[in-house]
Amino acid sequence: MAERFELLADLLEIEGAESYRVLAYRRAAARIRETPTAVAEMALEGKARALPGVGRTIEEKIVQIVQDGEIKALRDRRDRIPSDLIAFLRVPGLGPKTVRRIWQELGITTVEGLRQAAAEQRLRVLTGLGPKTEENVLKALSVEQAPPAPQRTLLGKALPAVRQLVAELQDDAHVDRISEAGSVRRRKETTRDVDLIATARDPAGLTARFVAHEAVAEVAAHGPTKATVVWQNGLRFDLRVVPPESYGNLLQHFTGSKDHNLALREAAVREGLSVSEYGIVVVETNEVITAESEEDVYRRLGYELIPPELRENLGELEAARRGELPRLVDVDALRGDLHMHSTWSTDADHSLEEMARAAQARGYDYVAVTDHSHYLREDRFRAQAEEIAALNERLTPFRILQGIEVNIGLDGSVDAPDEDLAACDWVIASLHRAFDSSPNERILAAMEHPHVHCIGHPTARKIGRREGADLDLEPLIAKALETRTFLEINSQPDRLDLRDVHARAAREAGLQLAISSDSHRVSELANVEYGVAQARRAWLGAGDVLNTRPWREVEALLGSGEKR
DNA sequence: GCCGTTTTCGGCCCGACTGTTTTCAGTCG
Repeated sequence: MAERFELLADLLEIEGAESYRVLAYRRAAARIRETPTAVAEMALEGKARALPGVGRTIEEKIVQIVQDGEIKALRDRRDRIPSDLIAFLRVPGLGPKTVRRIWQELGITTVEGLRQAAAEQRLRVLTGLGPKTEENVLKALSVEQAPPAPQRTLLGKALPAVRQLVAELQDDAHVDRISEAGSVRRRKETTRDVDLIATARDPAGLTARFVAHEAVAEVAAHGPTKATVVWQNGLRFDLRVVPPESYGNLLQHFTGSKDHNLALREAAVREGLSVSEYGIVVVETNEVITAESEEDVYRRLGYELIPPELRENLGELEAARRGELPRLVDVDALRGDLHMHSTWSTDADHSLEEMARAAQARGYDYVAVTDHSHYLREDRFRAQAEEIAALNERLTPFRILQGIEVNIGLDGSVDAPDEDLAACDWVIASLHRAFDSSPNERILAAMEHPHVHCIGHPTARKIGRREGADLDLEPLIAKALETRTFLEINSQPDRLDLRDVHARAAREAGLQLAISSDSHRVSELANVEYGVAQARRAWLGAGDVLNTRPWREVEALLGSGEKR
């Protein structure tokens, strides 16, 4: 649905529609994408317009999608406008106005036609287009045909990279203060480019130093206060520099998100204030208020400080206005890890003892070792139990819980004997195959199992590689509450499953979640940082996270009787 | 197209960089 509205926005833009109408469709698309409940059902009941950015017209168009399979306005325009024009928009530097002129004035309607026109220097006959534009078109279209479109970068790769670059530039003589910003600072699961901001006495000197970094493969833009580079490893970095007194304004501006800032500024305009990265201007008096910290920016605009992870215009501004933001969970609050593997699973690198000692060194009180069921057949299950018992005697008061990760079969059954499951402290059931075959029903059945405590990586997605199961979260959350089963936020950088909006829906329903590393080696225990980030984006406080509790309390939550 | 502690009409965030042009429109974030 969101994709259709985005396509409609693109086509309207090429047609030359008024920009705010286009913006309205884009906002609606974003809202639909971030709404965890079924928007189609809401629209049929006439309730979709309760969503911010969805009004009467867009609600009607949602109903058209449900009832007719397509939006009439979209079908009409698809007939009129050549489909390749959408691809033109993806060429850097070509926007809707230029694409429209290339189409209407030069009669070009295909990607190949565009490439040829650029090669034959026919684009420059249009005023405003010149040799450089033709060069950009040729470059974009030849690149596009070789490797696939540039992938978004996982947080697990972008965050360490930006931290290292910040540390490097921190020591540079030009730099006053420097920080990560943008979607990495908001800890989004993937990023398109990595943003940095800095203050400096000599901004031009700093951007020059930035584009001259040894790892830079390409300089995409370079001005005195702003530069964009592409590194040899494919990462795109953006640096923006302002004077020291505006550090708070700049950090706030460049952390985003765009939607958050848009809403923040619209609200400010209504109060006679104009907000930019340089400061807050009182329109009436032209007084400029600069802020050295983000907290000052938010306070001056009437909000409490909003943690970066919440800045998506999904209710945080209203909550901050009322002083009702949640106190978000942080990594230090975790008392244990409820999903990890040892060399009892052949896809893992470290022994039970190595994993346990590493967890203890992180300050945990307990871990559940949850090796895969197919590696613990027959007497291997008992042998592992003996090893755990022996280790527990030596490591006390640290505790290794005996766990297992079982597969959810096609019929919703799990693949380990009941007597083994009954002997476990903690049982995770996960989908590992056939994600398209009734995933909802299979998970619901697994939750009904008397010995299953948690559903691991519920959708089984792999970011950038596999969509994962198309789950209907509402009944799953309801069943989880009913059966005292928990859901996991899996911290592997390419899983982060449940994702933010789903985890938020679970929290709002009153369900606690486990933040687990799913480590297969010692180094991966630290991945819980990414799971915690996802939890923070989902508005979770420490109380919403199962493994912030001592094991004794977790155990009590598993219910009396059959789930024990 | 959406929305309302100035409005049911008339607004709608703000600034940097590029490529082109002689002062700016378009694009981008």
